[in-house]
Amino acid sequence: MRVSREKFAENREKILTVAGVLFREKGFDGIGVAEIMKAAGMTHGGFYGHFESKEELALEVCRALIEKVKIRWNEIIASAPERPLDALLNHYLSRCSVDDPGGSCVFASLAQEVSRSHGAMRETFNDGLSMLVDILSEIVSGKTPEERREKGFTTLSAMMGAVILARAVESRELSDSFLYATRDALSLENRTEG
Amino acid sequence: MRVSREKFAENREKILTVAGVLFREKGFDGIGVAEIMKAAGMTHGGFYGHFESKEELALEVCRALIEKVKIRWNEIIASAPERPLDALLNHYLSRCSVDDPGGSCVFASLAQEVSRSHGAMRETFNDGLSMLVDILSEIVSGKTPEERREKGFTTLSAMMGAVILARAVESRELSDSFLYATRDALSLENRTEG
DNA sequence: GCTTTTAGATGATGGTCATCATAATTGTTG
DNA sequence: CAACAATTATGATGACCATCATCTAAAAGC
Repeated sequence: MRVSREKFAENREKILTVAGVLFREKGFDGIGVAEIMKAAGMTHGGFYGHFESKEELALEVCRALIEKVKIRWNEIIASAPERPLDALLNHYLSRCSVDDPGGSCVFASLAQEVSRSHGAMRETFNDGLSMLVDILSEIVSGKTPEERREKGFTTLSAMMGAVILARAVESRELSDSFLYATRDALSLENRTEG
Repeated sequence: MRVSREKFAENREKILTVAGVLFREKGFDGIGVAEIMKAAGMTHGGFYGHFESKEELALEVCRALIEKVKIRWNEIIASAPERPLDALLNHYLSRCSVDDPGGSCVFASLAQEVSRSHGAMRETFNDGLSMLVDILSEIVSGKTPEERREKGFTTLSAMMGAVILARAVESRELSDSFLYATRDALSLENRTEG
């Protein structure tokens, strides 16, 4: 059943999109090629016409998702020039992040699995996290560039940690506390007026 | 080949210990019953004389590891009555935590996988994280109990996030930055003298 | 010392997985 | 319009997985 050139590219995008959601929801090991293809509306045999392996798919998905995080963060920052960090915190440390992992930050879903891996995937995550630190360094408060860069690391750690823990607990109250206590604290310690 | 009652209990403990290391190193999905038993010096068939299922093993392992974290944290706190939080931060935010996941905090290794699960395991993690917040609330700075409790959530988020991200990056420099920037910032913001 | 009990080894089962060879079908090209 | 090229579907393969029935040999109890 051959499809048109256009439809082929469309199918490839569909696989990438669907895999992006499923990987974030269930982890790399938690979802198989067959189920990804089924969710994309194809059978699993067709997969290897699009990608060399599951690993290559995972790598392409992550590269795309990291790029997407970069774009979204920059958009949010640009949309709130007076308080860019607050805008970012409100977006990142929200119930939406916690309740919809399939549509949220790739790091908050897959960092631990990637930390157990080696090779291209690890490097991709390394560069992605480095980029987020760079972005944060420009919007946090601090007297010197060194101080702001340090704050970039601490802010990212707190953001990721809060979402990860907010997802790991069953109690809504605990979950909210991780989220909002961290959001308020990070917001407060970055008021330039002190 | 029957073994003595004593040896039986010993073997069970050995399985729990070995599984604790391997689960933390490779994740629940990253290691099989056969490999766990092999590492414990037995064949995989014997496993089911000790545990009902892999899931039950994982649950018992996590309960034990959480209890162990609680004991270790309390020991560290008791051993440094003048600066308990600094002692804890020095222990938790260290290269040892990053480089030896098999011997470190169960939450820093398995939180994301557990957050995708349901039932007893999730509840166990919920209660464990709640306990860590309680411990932290008593050693952080803050004027009111409510303030200190909030700070318990933010401190735990930052600690976990820092270790998880320090593990996810390839670059030693980045890894150290997550670790030590977070350690220094948390230490500083909890000096009672301000 | 004999019998009973039981821990662990062996090997099998059914399921799932990633991967791939081949077939069927349809767009593309001449 | 016809031959070709290419993409998806089908089905198979081999590896691995958790689980379990069966067998064995040794400990426990009399």
